[in-house]
Amino acid sequence: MTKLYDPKFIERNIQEKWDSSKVFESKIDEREKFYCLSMFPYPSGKLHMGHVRNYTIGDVISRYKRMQNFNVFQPMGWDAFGLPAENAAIQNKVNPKNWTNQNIENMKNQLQSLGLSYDWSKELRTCDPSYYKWEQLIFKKFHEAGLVYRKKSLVNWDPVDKTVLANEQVIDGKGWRSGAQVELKEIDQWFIKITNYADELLESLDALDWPENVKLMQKNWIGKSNGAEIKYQLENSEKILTTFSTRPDTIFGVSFLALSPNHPLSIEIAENNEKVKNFLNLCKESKAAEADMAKAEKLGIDTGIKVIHPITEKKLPVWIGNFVLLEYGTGVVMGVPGHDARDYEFAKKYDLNIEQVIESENKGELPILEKGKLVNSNEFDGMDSEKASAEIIEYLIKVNKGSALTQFRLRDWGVSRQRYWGCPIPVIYKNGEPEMVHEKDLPVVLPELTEDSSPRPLSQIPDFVNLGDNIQRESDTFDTFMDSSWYHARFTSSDNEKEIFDKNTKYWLPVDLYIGGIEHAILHLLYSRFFHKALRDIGMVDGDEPFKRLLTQGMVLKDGAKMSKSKGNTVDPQAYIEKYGADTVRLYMMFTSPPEQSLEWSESSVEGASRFLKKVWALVSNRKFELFDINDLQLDKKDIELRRKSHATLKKVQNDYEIRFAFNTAIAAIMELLNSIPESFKEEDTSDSHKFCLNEAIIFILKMLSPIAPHICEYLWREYQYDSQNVDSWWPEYNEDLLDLEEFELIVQVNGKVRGKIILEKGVSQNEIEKIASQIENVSTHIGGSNIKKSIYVKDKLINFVI
RNA sequence: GGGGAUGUGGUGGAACUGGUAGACACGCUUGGCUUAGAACCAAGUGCCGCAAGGCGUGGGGGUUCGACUCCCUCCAUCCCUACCA
Repeated sequence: MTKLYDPKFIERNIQEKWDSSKVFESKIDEREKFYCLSMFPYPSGKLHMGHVRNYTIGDVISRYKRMQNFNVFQPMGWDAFGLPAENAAIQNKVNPKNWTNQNIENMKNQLQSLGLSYDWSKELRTCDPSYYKWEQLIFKKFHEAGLVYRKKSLVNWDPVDKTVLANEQVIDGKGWRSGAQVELKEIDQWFIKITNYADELLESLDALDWPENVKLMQKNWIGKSNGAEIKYQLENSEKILTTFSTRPDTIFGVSFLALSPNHPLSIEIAENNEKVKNFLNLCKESKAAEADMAKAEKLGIDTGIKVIHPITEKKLPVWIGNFVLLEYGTGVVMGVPGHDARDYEFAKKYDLNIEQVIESENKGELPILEKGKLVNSNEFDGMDSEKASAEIIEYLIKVNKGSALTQFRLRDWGVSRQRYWGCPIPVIYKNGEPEMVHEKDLPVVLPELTEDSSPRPLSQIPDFVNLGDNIQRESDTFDTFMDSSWYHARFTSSDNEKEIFDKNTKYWLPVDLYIGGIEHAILHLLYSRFFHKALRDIGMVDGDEPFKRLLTQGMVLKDGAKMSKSKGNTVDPQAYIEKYGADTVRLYMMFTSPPEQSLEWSESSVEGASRFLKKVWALVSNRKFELFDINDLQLDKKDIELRRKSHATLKKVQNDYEIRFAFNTAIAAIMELLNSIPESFKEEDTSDSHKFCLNEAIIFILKMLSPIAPHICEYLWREYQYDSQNVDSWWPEYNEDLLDLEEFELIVQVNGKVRGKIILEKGVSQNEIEKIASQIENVSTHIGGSNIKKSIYVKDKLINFVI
């Protein structure tokens, strides 16, 4: 009588053994290292399905690599600063620190119940002074390296709550709590010169083993474009407006200039012009997010001012447009309605001149966006766009009205946040002049809150800010992307209180495989890459890139939508772990979709995963390994077939784990192997050769499945008693010689459609194949009396008769 | 608005290099076991059709002996868009 599969008991039992033996703690040794990192979570309270998926993928690969004798480092920690803690603190009248720590405790328990093979001895949390002390030091070093500066920049301002709002806190232009109309407000903030690294961030993408779509997104985000800086002189004034354009070939089609509402000239004009002033006020009512700006109706106002075209010397009107960004280019665009969709729309709306200066073979109607031949452009007529651009730039240089310029879309990184729950920026102001806090005075520790007081921005905590006569502490905190831009490096030395990085950092970096959600494809990954390069240049880390290989997992969806609290479609992983066990949840997650794709949650499929583990249990439990010498055995056809299947499956699974990360097909292959074991092999009094082949299949199945369902495999491995090692201590080898088949199924097509199939020995000549295939009944009726024009033969696979 | 993906049975997905579309599962149907149910076992299951056969990978077009796969075009959904993480 077999015992029932009891995941709760097994998982507790096995996890206790892992804990007491500290098997997952890593130290430098002689083996090849493998640093496997999953994006650390924000401690929001409970693990969600996205986490479970992410961390299972990382764990499967870590366990597989460990079986391949790699020295694996897989740490876990907490991205613990951020907005949700402040919101929860205000809502529930709790301290953000206590709230966060409580969440971490809960989530850590959940992670442990999943049986993830983390080295918990290196756990870190970004809200600990022992972590952010070093972040403050990095900022200071970046400052010394000339990468830090101060600049005015726009924020969403809630005039009622008197706070700065994040984009997600602005709903339909109103503050989410106060409901007040949000305003754009300019304030002084700290910036880091990521643009100094724009070219390198772009160039070194090529060599990365990252998904092509992520590299492409980063490339487009950095947005290097070659163009020209073109100067327009104001009429009756010495003043000059400089524009940037990627299409200097269209310069004869310019019919207006458009200024950003935040451009100094716009503000100057507004001082004496009521209409312009009202327009600028209207622009302030929008939201800072780019997506909202782009969706908003394109509005403009004529300033009445004119500029002189640098070549034709025609007078052009200067407008202010709500769609012009001050941060990109020069904050002035030259409007070419004939050859730019947005300018066209704008010109139509305000009845501005539209001129054609480019001719295209494919399209007659304006706007023509593609490049072509110039028309209506004086001496440049007839040139193609490329040549004309070069010559026009040359002309502009000659007359001192412009030059060639390479521009990046990438902007410098504003790191100031006007909040409480973040890393304090280590700066002191003496008579308004900023000074970096001295290294020996770090960390600047976040002031404690009393239990019941709501968090306030640091600026409203006088004890923290006021240090004496005309001496004040900086009251902004860092963007939380700062915290997550270097944690991958600190993990290697997180137990070192004396140094930021040490010899372990040298050994473990770079991260060999980084796993996380596709939603981080641009910001987090770009900031981390920048940090790594900047840290390299100040001598703190080695290498050019932090993450050698990247795996971006898709979202976990329910009813086609991202699981989220606001949609009320979340599924709590804990309930499933308790009901079915961690192995089932892990198996389900890996089986349901390939990692890069989104995963649609389905309750009934979980049941299926559980069923499979029960089958594995039924096959192995209460069975003991028996030793045979293969030379004493006579293998029959079924034996050979099962051996072939076992070895072929091992080869496929290895490829799926290693190269493709296709865990779903690996599992399907293991299922197939299990299903293919004949019933007669499982009987107690079966032949020795059957027992031998069954034994091999069982060993392979437990080994192959153990990265995904480690508890049940470890437990069964111990019971089976093949050897006294743990199931994850070695990986079996397949025998290539066993894989070949003597026969194959020939597919016979007529005009590309399958009309017959026949089993043949391998290596038959094409002539013979043609003869045999054309005689198959259904094939010969389809050929009928027609001549075979030609036949295409794919060796040992397919023949196609074309008639 | 811009950038990046995705689209295959009732459902999740497979088809890795242009060569059998639907592996492996879920669900469903029928039968067995059972007092009954659950669980389990066996058979079947893309659609239309009694069958022969025809149709079929979001829609339309193209390249090819052959297209889920390559090209063009249109549609739908999702992610990112610099202060959510």
